[in-house]
Amino acid sequence: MIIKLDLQSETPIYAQLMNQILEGIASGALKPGEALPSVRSLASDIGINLHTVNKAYTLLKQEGFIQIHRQKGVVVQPDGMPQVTEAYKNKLREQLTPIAAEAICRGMREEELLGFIQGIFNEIKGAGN
Amino acid sequence: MIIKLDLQSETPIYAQLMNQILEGIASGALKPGEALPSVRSLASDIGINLHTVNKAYTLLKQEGFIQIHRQKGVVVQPDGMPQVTEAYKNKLREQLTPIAAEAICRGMREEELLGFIQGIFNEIKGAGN
Amino acid sequence: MIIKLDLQSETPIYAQLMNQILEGIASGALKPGEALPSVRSLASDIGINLHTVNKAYTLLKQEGFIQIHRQKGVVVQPDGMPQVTEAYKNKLREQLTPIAAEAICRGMREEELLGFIQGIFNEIKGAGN
Amino acid sequence: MIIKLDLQSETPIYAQLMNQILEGIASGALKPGEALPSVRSLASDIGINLHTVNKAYTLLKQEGFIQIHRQKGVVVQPDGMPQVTEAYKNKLREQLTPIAAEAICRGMREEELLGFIQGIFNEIKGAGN
DNA sequence: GTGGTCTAGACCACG
DNA sequence: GTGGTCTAGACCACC
Repeated sequence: MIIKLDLQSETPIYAQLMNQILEGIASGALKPGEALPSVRSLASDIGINLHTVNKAYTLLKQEGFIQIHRQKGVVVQPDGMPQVTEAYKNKLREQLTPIAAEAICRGMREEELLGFIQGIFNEIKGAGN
Repeated sequence: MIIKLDLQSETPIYAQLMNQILEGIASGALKPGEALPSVRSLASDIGINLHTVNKAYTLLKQEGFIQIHRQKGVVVQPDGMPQVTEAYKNKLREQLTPIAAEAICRGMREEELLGFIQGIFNEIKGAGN
Repeated sequence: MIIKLDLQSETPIYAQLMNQILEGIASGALKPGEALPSVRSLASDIGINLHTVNKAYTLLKQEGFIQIHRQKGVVVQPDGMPQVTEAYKNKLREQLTPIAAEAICRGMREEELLGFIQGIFNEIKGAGN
Repeated sequence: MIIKLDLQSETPIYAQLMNQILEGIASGALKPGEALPSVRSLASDIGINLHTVNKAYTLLKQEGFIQIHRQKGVVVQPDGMPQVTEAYKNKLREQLTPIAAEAICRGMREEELLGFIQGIFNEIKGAGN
C-alpha cells in the first residue's frame, strides 16, 4: 500500500499515518491478519521519525485496529475489528456536528451532503483494487 | 444562545467557539445581521480570555461567516454566507474521508452512516427553536 | 459629489472620507475655492459621527488641501495645492515600496504594474465628468 | 537579511515585518525554499515579542508566501508564489487609488509618478545583492 | 465601549 | 527546539 503524507498539513503526521492505515483496512487493501511493515522500515521508507510511526501504531493498537507482537511484528487485527459502540457514536457525533453545521451555513442541502459522503464511500471501497 | 465549551477537550477553545457559533447560524438561532456579543463580554461570560474569543471571531471573519465592524462590534454576515466552493469541497473531502474510513472499519454500513448524519442534521435544525 | 464609504473596511472611516475628497479634487469634481458641505450636514448625509467628519476635515486642512473658516465654512484650497515636497516623496516611497514588493513577489512585471497605475490615473481623471 | 523596524511608526510592527520579508523575497535575498529564522530567534534578534513575529508569519502563510512546518520551522514558499488574481487586482486598486489621487492633487504628472515607481522597482531588485 | 496591537510568561503537541 | 494555544494586563485608534 502506498502511504501519502502531507508534511505541511496542520494534521499531525502520526494522525495522517493512522488515517492512511485505516483507509487501507476500509478499502480491503489491508486484510485482517496481514502484516504491516516494522516501525523502523516504515519510518525509513516514508522518511519520517521512528517515534512518529510508533505513536501511530500504538494508538491504532489502543483502539483495537492492529496488534503489536514483540517479535512477530505488527498485524492488522485478525480477531474482529472494533465495533460501533456508544462511545464511538459519541465521538462520531462530535466529529460530524461541526462539519454538518458548516455545510448547512454554506447552504448545502441534506441530499447534497449525503451524496457527497456516498461518493467518499465509493472512493474508499474502490481504492482496494 | 448558550455556548458550551469543554476546557479539557483536545479541540482548542477558539475552535470550539467557532463551531458553536456556526451551529448557531446553521440552526437559525443566529440570523444574518444579528449582533454577537463583544469580545470582552463574551470572554467574561464564558470565563475565557478575550484573546481567545478574538481569535475565533477573526477566523470566522476571514472565512466570511461574520463581519467585524471596527467600533460597533460583531454581526452575523448579512450579505450572504460563504458558498460551496471547490476549495470547500476539497476541505470537506479531507475531513470526511478519515471519518468514513473508520466507520467502514468498524463495520458500519453506508445507510447506517447516512442515517446518522441525517440525525445530526435534524438535531442542528431543531436546535434553533 | 457622491461619497462612497465601506463601513466594514479596515480603513478607518475618516481616512476613507479623506480619500474620497482627495479623489474629488484630483478628478476635478471639486475645484479650488469650491465649498464643501458643513461638518454637520455631511455627517448626517452619510450617516456617520460628527467627530469622524471633523477629523477628516482637520487632517485635510493640516495637509493643506482645504481651508476651514470659522463662519464661512469649508472650501477646497484656493491658494494652490500642496506641492511635491521631499517629505511627501518619502511618504510616497514608504507607501509604494511594500505594494511594489508584493506585486513583484506575485510575478507582476514592471510594465504590467505601470499599466495598471495608468489605468487608475485615467479612472480618476475620467470620474470628474 | 537585515530587518529594519520603526517601533514608532503607525504601521503595526507585524505589518512592517511582513513587508520586510516580502521585500526580501521580491529582491531575491530570500529564495523559495529558503529557511526563515524561528519565531523565537527572530523575535529576540529584533527585540520584539514572539507573538508579534508569529502573527506576521501566520498572515504570510495564509496569503501563501511562506510555509510553516509544524516542528521544522518556516520556509519561503517553494511551490510557486501566489499569483495575480482578480482579488489581488482589486486590493491593488484599492491601495493605489488614494495614493494616485493625492499625487494628482499635488500636481504630479503621470510620467513623474510612473518614473518614481520604476525607481522603487530598481531599488527593490537591486537590494538583493 | 469597541476591536487592534503589543508584551510577557506559561504549558503543550510534535518530531 | 519548534510552532500552537491560552492567559493576563496594558495602551491605542476609532466613533
